[in-house]
Amino acid sequence: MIMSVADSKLGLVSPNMPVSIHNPEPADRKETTTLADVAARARVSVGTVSRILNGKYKEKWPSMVSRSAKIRRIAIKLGYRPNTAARSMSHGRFQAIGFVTCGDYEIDWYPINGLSGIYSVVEDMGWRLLINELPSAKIKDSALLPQLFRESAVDGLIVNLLPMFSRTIAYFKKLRLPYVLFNVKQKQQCVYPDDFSGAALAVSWLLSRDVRRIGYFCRSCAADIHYSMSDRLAGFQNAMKAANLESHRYLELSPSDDDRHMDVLQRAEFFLRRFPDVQGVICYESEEAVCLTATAKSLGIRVPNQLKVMGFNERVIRGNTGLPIETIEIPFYEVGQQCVKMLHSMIESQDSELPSVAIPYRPFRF
Amino acid sequence: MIMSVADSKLGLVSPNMPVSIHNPEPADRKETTTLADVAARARVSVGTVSRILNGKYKEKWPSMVSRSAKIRRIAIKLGYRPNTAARSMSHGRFQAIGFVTCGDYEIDWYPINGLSGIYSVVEDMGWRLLINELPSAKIKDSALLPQLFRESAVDGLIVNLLPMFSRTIAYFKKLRLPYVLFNVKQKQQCVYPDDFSGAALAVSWLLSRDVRRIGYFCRSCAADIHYSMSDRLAGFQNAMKAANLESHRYLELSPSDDDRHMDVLQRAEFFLRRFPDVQGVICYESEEAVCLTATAKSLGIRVPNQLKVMGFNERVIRGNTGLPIETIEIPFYEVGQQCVKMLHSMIESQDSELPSVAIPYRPFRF
DNA sequence: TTGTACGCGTTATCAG
DNA sequence: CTGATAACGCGTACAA
Repeated sequence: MIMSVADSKLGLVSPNMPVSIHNPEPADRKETTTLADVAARARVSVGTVSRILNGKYKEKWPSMVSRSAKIRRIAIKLGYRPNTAARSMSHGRFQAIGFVTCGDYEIDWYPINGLSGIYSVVEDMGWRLLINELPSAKIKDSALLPQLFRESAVDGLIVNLLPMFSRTIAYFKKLRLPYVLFNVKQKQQCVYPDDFSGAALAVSWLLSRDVRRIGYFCRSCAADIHYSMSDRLAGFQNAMKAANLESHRYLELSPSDDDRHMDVLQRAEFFLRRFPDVQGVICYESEEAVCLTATAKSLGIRVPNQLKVMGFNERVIRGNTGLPIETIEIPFYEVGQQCVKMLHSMIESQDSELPSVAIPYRPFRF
Repeated sequence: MIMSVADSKLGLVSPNMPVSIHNPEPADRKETTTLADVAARARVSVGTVSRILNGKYKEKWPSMVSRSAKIRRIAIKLGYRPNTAARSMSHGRFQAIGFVTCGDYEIDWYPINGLSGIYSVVEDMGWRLLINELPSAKIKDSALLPQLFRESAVDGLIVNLLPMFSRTIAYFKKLRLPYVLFNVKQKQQCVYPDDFSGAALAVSWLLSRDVRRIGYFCRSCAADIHYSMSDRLAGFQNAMKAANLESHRYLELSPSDDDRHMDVLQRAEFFLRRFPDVQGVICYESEEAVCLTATAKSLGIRVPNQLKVMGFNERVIRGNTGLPIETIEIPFYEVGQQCVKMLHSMIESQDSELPSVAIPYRPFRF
């Protein structure tokens, strides 16, 4: 069997197949299957294959159906996978969005659940998700700008930056790129967990367990780093007042100089000695919950019998530590999903100013 | 001033500019600046602009230099950003890699530092980084495959999957896509932290502090989930023996049924009561370190004066908790960097089998 | 329904 | 050094 040059270019030559010396294999032999390869194999035009693979036919009569199936089979057999770049060119859109973080060491953070939620909707849309860092130091000099901002590669951005990076965020407006803020609470273009009612939910769970002397425990005191620091406390206080219960069992957010040097364990002991009658504690995060549980144990308080400990966290705490801590799971997954939905509608409608969305916490199993 | 149709298409019409009724603005007016726009503005050809912007000229004589500068200025003024998709088409490569995780809830995990290290090298290469989930349930049915695998969009993959996902990993070979395994210890195509010598490094730090009765504390016992579980213990034992010290101060990895029901705090107390003379403990992770510190405190042992606690972690523990715990920082950043380097060389050389690389821990400040 | 031919934006080649 | 022009792979309008 003699292969023609044309056949060879169409990828019909298997890697191990001997080739005539008169038809030397070019060094840059094609590795990927294209639409043309499938078309040649099926003896139809590229247009036909494209339309079939994209379901643009009505496929009314059976002969069309079977032939479509045959071509699809060929495409699979040849391992055809559409080239995303070519699609982007043709479609006029990248069908991709970028997730932007600051990338600064020891500062950068995002919940994996959140990224997963973002991904789930992006995937459903048939789009792609790029991840990107934009250190605050680099936005001043345009020569230093990261690839994503020097080139155009996405249709929109989901931005994971604390309010302290407002200068960076302001920069996006000049880019003319639609963007949504992740886990930030502001008037517009934000999606964030509704920590205020999340705390209320925790209170009502404790109430359902006949726990009435409830406290709130928070490690740190920098109130303006993230809105959740104040919202969780406020939500706790509000829910307690609504239930006609005392809401004073918490340490001040602005500590005295003495307090400032306490580590979490010392602070936990301080808390438990100051409110010895407390029956349930809502903790800002799992770290506080673990330390409080440990300290309670060292003071002879049994958890969860005498003291119920709850902690906000992006994952179930118990699974890792085996400790009897009730997790108040932050709905980051849904936050991520909503971010993409909002961003997508901004991209479609060219609308650049949308009201923010607070994502409710998932209901507890009471 | 009358704008011609040509001018309009070249983007010289500002959004607010009135347009003649004989030249109706098309609905899908161009928003992005292209090479042609810059070329028209500078009255040169697109080729010239492309070459200047890509630095393909030697720029020997001054007139060339100044004109290049002028064109660069125009490009900036017009907000020109090269279209990545077009570049990919032309270059024949996507200049992008994908980071793959399983995406399974409560199982999926990766260190943000690692992703950051990956990004840093990708950025230096001028490439892009896509993130992608491949749930094990979806690889069976090709119709369910995620976008990244249905289409071709990257030149290689960095895979973050535990050994338990070996079926998924096997699938990549069929894809003909180069891939590297992140944080997995196998013979080939892996990059992982050298936990064995990491533990030794921790031992030598304690020795430098005149701590000689050293123990190792680990929460969990599932030895085959991740290589670090056995390697850290083995590294500890080996280093102790090399220093002629006792290496028996640790709890068995395979616990009895009684032990199995202990949470971390109970296990920590068990450990400290069993080895009451221990002066320093190396913990598998920060969680153990926190719980051990709390338990020590409850038993009247002062940390770090009487007992030095160290813990492996991807970030400095002290920064978050304020606790006196010495972090053994896992070099995930460097692991990520090395992954990209290895992957890139695989892409360049078409070589599909490279020996694995163990990344050393960073030296301690003694 | 089918094939052809063009456009998408960029880079590379090849004459001037 | 410069300007035309041909790829790159895909979608699609248009003509058959």
